[in-house]
Order: sequence, then structure tokens, then C-alpha cells
Amino acid sequence: MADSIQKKLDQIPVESVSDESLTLLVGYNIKRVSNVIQSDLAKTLKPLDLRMITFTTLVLIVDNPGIRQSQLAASLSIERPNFVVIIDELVRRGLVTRKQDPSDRRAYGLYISTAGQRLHKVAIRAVQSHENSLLAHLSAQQRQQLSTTMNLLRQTFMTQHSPGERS
Amino acid sequence: MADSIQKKLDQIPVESVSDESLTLLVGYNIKRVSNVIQSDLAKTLKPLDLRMITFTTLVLIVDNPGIRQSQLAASLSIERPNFVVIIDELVRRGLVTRKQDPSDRRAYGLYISTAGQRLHKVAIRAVQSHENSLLAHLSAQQRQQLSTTMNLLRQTFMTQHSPGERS
DNA sequence: CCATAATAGTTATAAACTATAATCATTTCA
DNA sequence: TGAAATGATTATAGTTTATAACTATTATGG
Repeated sequence: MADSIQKKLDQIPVESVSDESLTLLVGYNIKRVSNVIQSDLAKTLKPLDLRMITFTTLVLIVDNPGIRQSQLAASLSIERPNFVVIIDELVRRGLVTRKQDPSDRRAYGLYISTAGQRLHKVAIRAVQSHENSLLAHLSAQQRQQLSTTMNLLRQTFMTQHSPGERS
Repeated sequence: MADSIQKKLDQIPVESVSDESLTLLVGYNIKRVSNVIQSDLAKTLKPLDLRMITFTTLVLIVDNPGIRQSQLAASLSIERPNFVVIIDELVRRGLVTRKQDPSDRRAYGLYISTAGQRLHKVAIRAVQSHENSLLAHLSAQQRQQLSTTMNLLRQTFMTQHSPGERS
């Protein structure tokens, strides 16, 4: 019986790749799953001319009107310099406005525009329906577990290596 | 009582950013968690002069001696052209050897060297101990669930959007 | 009060990662 | 045998991420 299994394995010369060693690593699995999701999500957002970063930026501006660029950049774990061009784009497209803070003339508060609100609404719906189809193969319990575990991990990590989660 | 809570909230003007909307999105959570893990893993591998991609390449070559570049690239979801320089590096460092396949002179089989085996051993240990400390805050059951769910998602995705999981 | 440090936003730039087209040699197959 | 397909490569461009340095403004401690 173990023989027949070995026989089968031998019949597959190098055709199928054994990646069990990597499958055992949670970090690797999460990365692969994350990549697939991001790629899929990107396709969902593309018709709206949004990327992950512009989408999440819109969401946080809607939920935090008047927020400053640096706060937003920190929340999204993106370097401030790289975030400038993101905001530039959203402002240029009339989705977001920069208003100078009267109490601190260095800073700008970010606000959503009417067009931005419309796009936000559509995008949220698209992403949510995307998530549903993505997790269609999971039971309600599994989804709950996944969500809980991810949030727990994030909480744990955030308190440890707060800034600069990339590199 | 609700008053005192509101009072506290009011004392934090724009200091704390509300990102509940994003926290509700599993895709976003996974991405954030994945980013933290990759960044942390990178730090673990850096002393060995390995990156995630060179580490995973080493592992798969050890587990699949004689594997071809194109198979390996497909397994790791990296474009073949981008993979050439990875293998170049590993060969240059004496960790991996390319042997021409006698049955197909276009192809090379990839093999680990003695130095490669040594590094592989050390790296596997480092990554595993990294994973343990990473998941220290999860119960055994939670770890099991996490692993199971990730594998399930990966299985599901792979059969759907097999190639080109990025973009 | 003023010099110094710190902060918000920005510019410039480089490194790393990812994607695509095209080429060469070789193999497969009608 | 000729055309199509495959393995590896080169060249190249786009995207993302990181870092240093600058301007303007605000905060702080002597």
C-alpha cells in the first residue's frame, strides 16, 4: 500500500512540485493568500480607477474628516513622502480637498468631496461584495475565526513594531 | 457613564484615527498582518543574507532536487524573467548549481550545494523560531485554525486564478 | 524673548519588486 | 520537414517602498 503510493510518486518525475515545507510556514501561507486577495481586489477596484491605497485613503478620510496627511499616512503605514502623490491624485480628481488648518498653518485637513462620497459609496459596495464571493467557501464560523485571528494578530503586532512595518 | 466615555473621546480631537471600516474588511486585515510578518521575517533572514524569495527558493530546491527554473518560478508565482537574477545570485554565492538536463538541452536542473544545505538548515531553524515567537500570543487551537484557514483559502484561490496572482 | 528643536508637508532620488515583449536554442508535433 | 511550443534569457518599463534633505511653521527651554 505504501508501495503503490511510492509508485505513483515515482510516476510524477518533477512534474508536481513539493512545497509542503513552505505550506507548514504560516508566514508564507499568509503572504500567498494575501497576494491573491490583493490582486483580486485590485481587479475589483480598477473599473473605479482606484487602487488599494487610494481606496483605503478615501475610506479613512470619510471616517475621519479633517484628518491630516501625516496621521493618515501613519494609519496606513505608508511613508509621508510617498503619500503626497496619493493625495495629489485624489485632489486632482476632485475626490478630496485640502483645507489649511487655521490653528497650524503647516498642516492641511483632508475632506471628502461630493464626488468623493459618491465614489466611496460605490467602492465600499464593490469591495464588500468582492469579500463575500472571496470567502464564499468558508463557513460562517470560519469567517468569524479568520477575522478574529487577523485582528488579534494585528493588535499584537501593532503594539510591538508600531511604525515601519515594511522593509 | 456614557457621558464619561464621550468626554474622553472628545479629549482626543483628531489624535486617534478611526479605521473600523477597514478593520471590517478581511482583505485589508490580511494584508496588514502579512506586511508585518514579511517585514519581520525579512529582519530574521537578513543576517543570513537571504530575502523571502531567496529563502523560499532554497527550500524548494532542497525539497525538489533537479527542478527547473520555470517550474520553480511558477510554484513561487514569480515571473520567469525576474527569477533568472534570483538563481544567478544563488549560483554566484555557491548555494545552488545549474546542471543541464541531458534529456532536454534547453533546460537546467537546479541542485543545492553543500554550502546551500548548510544555509538552508540554519535558515529553516531561524524562520521556525521566528514563527513561534510570532504566534506566541495565539492558543494552539487558534494557530491550528489559522493554518487550516489559510491553506483552505490558498487551495480555493489557486484553482481559480492559478497564474499571475499579482498585479 | 530668542535660539533651538520638532513637526507638517514636500521634493528628489534610489532601491526593490513586478510585468511584458522579444530573442535564441531546442524540442514537439502535425 | 516546417510550424508551433517550450526553457531560459535580455531588455525595459511601471509600481512600490525607503531615505535624505529642504521649506515653512510651531513648540520649547534657557
